[in-house]
Amino acid sequence: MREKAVESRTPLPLLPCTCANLRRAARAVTRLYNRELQHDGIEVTQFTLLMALNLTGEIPQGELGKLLALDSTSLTRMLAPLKKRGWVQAKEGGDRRLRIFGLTPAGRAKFEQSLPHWKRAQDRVQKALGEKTMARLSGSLMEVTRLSLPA
Amino acid sequence: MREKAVESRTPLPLLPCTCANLRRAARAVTRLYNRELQHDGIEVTQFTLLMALNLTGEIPQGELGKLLALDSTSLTRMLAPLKKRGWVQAKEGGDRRLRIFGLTPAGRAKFEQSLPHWKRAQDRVQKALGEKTMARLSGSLMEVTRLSLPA
DNA sequence: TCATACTATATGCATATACATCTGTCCTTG
DNA sequence: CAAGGACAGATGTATATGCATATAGTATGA
Repeated sequence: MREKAVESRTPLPLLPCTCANLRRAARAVTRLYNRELQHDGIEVTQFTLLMALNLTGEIPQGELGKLLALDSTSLTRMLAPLKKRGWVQAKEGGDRRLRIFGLTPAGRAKFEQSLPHWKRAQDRVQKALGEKTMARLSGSLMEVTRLSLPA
Repeated sequence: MREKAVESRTPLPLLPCTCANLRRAARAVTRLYNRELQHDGIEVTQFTLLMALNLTGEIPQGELGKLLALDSTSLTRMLAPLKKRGWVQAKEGGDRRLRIFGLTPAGRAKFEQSLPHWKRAQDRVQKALGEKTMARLSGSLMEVTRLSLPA
């Protein structure tokens, strides 16, 4: 018995709601990335935090929240396990209200260790969509994101 | 003191990870839609279920999950409050394993009542992005979604 | 410098979701 | 038709998030 030449899967209809399409895509793509990352014992959500901190360097919790369009109070809990695992640490600046987060050496190491697996997922998307479409998609995502941010 | 002519907000850097960009956009856009829908006492997640059922008519739970790229077992709980509110009902087909869901009249009414508020959010995105960009975005979202689905 | 308002984060509570596993059905084959 | 496996959905458990509210620290003006 050989492979069906034509994929029989239904064409997955577009929903009339942009929000629903976005959420659906986020769920599906999250699974794709997690399938790759699971070998590292980390999921894309936490990997994203490492990646963001690697990009920004030390940054206050609230700023990190703005960067990721994440409620800053949600970050309190999302960062906790990373702290416990020794991947990030918070230090105090002049303003004692601030939590200034940064990667530890162990965190940087973890990030670099997971990077190739993340890359496999990223490359797969890149290859399937093509560079031009990817660039446009990214641009549009940034645009809707900015547009949706609170005034 | 007059408005600043130029928005001072940082340009919200693009992240190097498509998954992170998608998730960030989904979070932000979800809030935009929820701000509109909150007057209806419904959130976009549940509204999406009503919309989907309105589109498909009666449909087994598993099929609905595929349509929304949602784990079918997650739907068990997401549909529960809608059942409790009398907006959807499950009936049994020939196969007693199946839960075949459909909108009740109350569910259809709720959907129609919320539609204008949903539309405000949808229009806002549409207007900001422009029709062409919207269409391309939707297409790309469908493509990444399909691409990410399990083999 | 105190009262007041504001800011950054923490906590309580709620929803959205995933995956592993259990249970009840159904189907396939000896 | 019984045994074994495939399927659909239910449940246990865990993470991701949001919003409302509580707290601690800062800034401001009388």
